[in-house]
Amino acid sequence: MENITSGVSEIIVIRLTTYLRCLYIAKRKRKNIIKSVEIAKLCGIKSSVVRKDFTQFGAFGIKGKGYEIENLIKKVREILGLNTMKNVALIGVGNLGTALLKYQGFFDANFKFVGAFDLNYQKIGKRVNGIKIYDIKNLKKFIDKNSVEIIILSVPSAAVRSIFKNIDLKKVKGILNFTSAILPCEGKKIYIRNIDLSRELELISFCMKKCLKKEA
Amino acid sequence: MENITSGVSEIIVIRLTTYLRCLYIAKRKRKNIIKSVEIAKLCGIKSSVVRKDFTQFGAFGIKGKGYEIENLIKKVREILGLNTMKNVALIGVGNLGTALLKYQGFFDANFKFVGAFDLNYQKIGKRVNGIKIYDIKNLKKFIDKNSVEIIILSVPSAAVRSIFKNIDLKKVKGILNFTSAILPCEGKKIYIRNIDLSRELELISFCMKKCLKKEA
DNA sequence: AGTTGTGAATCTGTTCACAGCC
DNA sequence: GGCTGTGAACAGATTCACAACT
Repeated sequence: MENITSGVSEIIVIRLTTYLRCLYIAKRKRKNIIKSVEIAKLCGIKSSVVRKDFTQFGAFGIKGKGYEIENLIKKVREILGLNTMKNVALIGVGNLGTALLKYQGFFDANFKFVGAFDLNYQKIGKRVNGIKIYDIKNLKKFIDKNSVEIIILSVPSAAVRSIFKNIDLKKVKGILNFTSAILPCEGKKIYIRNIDLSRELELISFCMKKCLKKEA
Repeated sequence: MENITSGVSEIIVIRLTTYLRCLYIAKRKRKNIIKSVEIAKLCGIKSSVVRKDFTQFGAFGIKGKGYEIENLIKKVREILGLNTMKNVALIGVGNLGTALLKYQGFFDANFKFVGAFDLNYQKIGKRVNGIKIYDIKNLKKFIDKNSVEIIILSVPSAAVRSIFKNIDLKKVKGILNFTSAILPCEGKKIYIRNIDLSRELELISFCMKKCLKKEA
């Protein structure tokens, strides 16, 4: 389990997260075994891709039968690192930020909000879904004290630059960036995942016109 | 301009949307010309990729100088289809839905909300950011009458199945899906873009551990 | 009989290096 | 001189076909 994950490309991990959705669906239907063909159909890809992806991490299947769902879920969650708790801080408690604080999925993925931050004095001190909102001035100290590993950025893009002065980038390992800003983390060992609505809209605008080769 | 876009892979279009962000930034700095190396650095990729991507749609650059920013923005917006208005309906006016209705980016991309839908009677009839909330029962008729091309789904995943009975899939060309559900549009000529928070979290969980080969 | 796991072949995307042009 | 545009080489991902196994 040491370097089993090294050399795995992001594209495979993205698919793993999709497979996990399928497995949850299958489990809810009280199935015990699922075939690579079934997973593939649900995801809209070829079954050989599904099989090859899993073999990157070991041989989880039973030849002639398929994959034991409960076991496969366990394995995939292990691979994705979903069994260890991760401390998260949210920055920017607007509409989107509020929606995120209330989102159940964070709990399922073992993400724990330890605090939210904003610069609006009306909001500071209040709680959303039990999570306290702090003054953004205290962010740096907070990250240090509470071993925050992940930051979620849901502020206006224009605010990003000044916020980054307050982040101790040594402790933070991942950023989920909902702004359109390109984050100044070059060269740092931080994994950034950009979720840019504007870009998604532009993409859908183009792709509506033409049916493209691939699906994400 | 007819079949110039056919045969272009999604990955290139995704990068185009990133380039557009860079071009806006450069424009704000009152620059007139930008080099492929500069765009590449901002996006964290090789300059040859940038150049090759643009040549898929024509030769926009000036040899020995670079790309004229204003012109390139115009071209890229044209390619992405951002100059034509698209009618959008939002389904599910929760926290996320509300955030989306207020989001400025839709305006920039020429997306026009013509209506929002919910099943909560407390919400029906009210307005968010000027957009009226209708009873979800009237969705099908509404799509027909108002030539809705794009649907944005921000409902609980469990609600997806029943909603899909109310969508006239012949008219709809694109769906922006914020649920974890795998949408039942197989075989239809609809472009679906999934923005699944749960999956993003799982991905960040894995990638934090290991620095992967690629960035999205 | 039926499905996984996998090497080999194919396809797609990236990098390199430089000719062509301003 | 300097940057774009591009063919050729390379790397990576997907598909195919089937051997291995239950």
